[in-house]
Amino acid sequence: MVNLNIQIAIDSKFYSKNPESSDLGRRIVKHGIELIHQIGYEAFTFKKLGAIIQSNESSIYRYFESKHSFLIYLVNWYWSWVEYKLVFAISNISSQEEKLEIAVRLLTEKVKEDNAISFINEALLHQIIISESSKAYLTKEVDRENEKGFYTCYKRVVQRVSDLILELKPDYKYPHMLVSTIIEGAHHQAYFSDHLPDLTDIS
Amino acid sequence: MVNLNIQIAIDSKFYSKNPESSDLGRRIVKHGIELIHQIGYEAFTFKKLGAIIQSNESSIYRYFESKHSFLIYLVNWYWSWVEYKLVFAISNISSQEEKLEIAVRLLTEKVKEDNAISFINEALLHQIIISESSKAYLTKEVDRENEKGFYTCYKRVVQRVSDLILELKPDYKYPHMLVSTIIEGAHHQAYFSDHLPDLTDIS
DNA sequence: CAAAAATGATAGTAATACTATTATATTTGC
DNA sequence: GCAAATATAATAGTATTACTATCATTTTTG
Repeated sequence: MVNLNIQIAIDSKFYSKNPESSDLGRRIVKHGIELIHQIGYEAFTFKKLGAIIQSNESSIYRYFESKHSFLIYLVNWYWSWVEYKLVFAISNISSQEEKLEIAVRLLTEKVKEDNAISFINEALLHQIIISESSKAYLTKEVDRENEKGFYTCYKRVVQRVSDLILELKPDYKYPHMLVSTIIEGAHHQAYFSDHLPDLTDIS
Repeated sequence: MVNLNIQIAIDSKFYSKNPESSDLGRRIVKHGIELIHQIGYEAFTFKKLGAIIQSNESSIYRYFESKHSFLIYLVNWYWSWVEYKLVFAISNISSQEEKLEIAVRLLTEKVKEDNAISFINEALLHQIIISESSKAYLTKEVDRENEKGFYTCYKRVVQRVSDLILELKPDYKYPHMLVSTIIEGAHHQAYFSDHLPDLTDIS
């Protein structure tokens, strides 16, 4: 993909102070991604991140109200980015079949390094989505957070691809199920391939 | 399913002291399941469980070395139980197609109350498997724990159903992938149906 | 019934996930 | 160029977590 210097617009409900608005904010996101990727979500703390970026725990809390909201921010950033790529990739394609094929490929293929947004390493973020993103919704607060729109970006991508399916087959009854299964399935198989190979057949 | 008073044999690596061997042990498992179901894995602690069963945190630690190992125990108990049901359900069935159909149904249908093992509520445990079991392997310790055999019971079920597929279609290249996708997919869709209905089409 | 085993009570530890307060930089508007 | 506003840093503090260690008490059993 070409370096277009685009900006992914993130809804203000996903942060206390917009991390894209300052150098510190961008460093939090950039090194936050790297640190979660490195030590995992459970071991990740704002204190450790503060030490790495030579800033302070309390300063990070001014951008994100909790470790959980930081994850939510990353997940929504990721799905906004995927949505952008999706819309871009299928625009000007006339065949509906081809649009769907492009969409499915985009949702399932490995994310390669991409420098469109300098402070976010999309390849690392994709790895985080695979191994950590389900922790964003597998909590006792799902329903409340869903009401607050914490998962809208993911849902929007699923909706878009469902619409592509319905264009081809208007009476198909399970488009959302198919799309979410393709996405989650691709993530699982990628994870299994790396860590639990007996649960898959790819390597 | 009939009350056969069977015992699911759990490998000793999944506990420090066998919880099935004492009244306290069985209470830990029984109320542990109920408590995780109620407040979720993150909020669950041995201290809270101790208060409920009128026992002590330190006593629970004599059965399970950590909260994580307790989850691992439950997950393995669940898959051993599923394996037992599976073997039982397809024995004496001559048609390979029917065997596979029974297996797939067993892996995807809702678990109803079952009193085969008095101190474990399988319906609650199934709910826990759906919403908490991925936390057992989505950690930075997966590889080490996989080597120690922490996920063998799940893998064994996947293997058994893969074998059924291969009996029907010996050259099929993705049996494990298919089976793990069916299982994880069924779990996801059940969870989405309850909490994130926009990601599915069932209710 | 004594010894062994199981359980309970208590205390302690380092870390976590924050909040609150105050001090010090840095930016900005005039 | 400077004061006011804003952003960041430093420090301290809190309740809770996920344990470990020790010792006392109860229960089991040979």
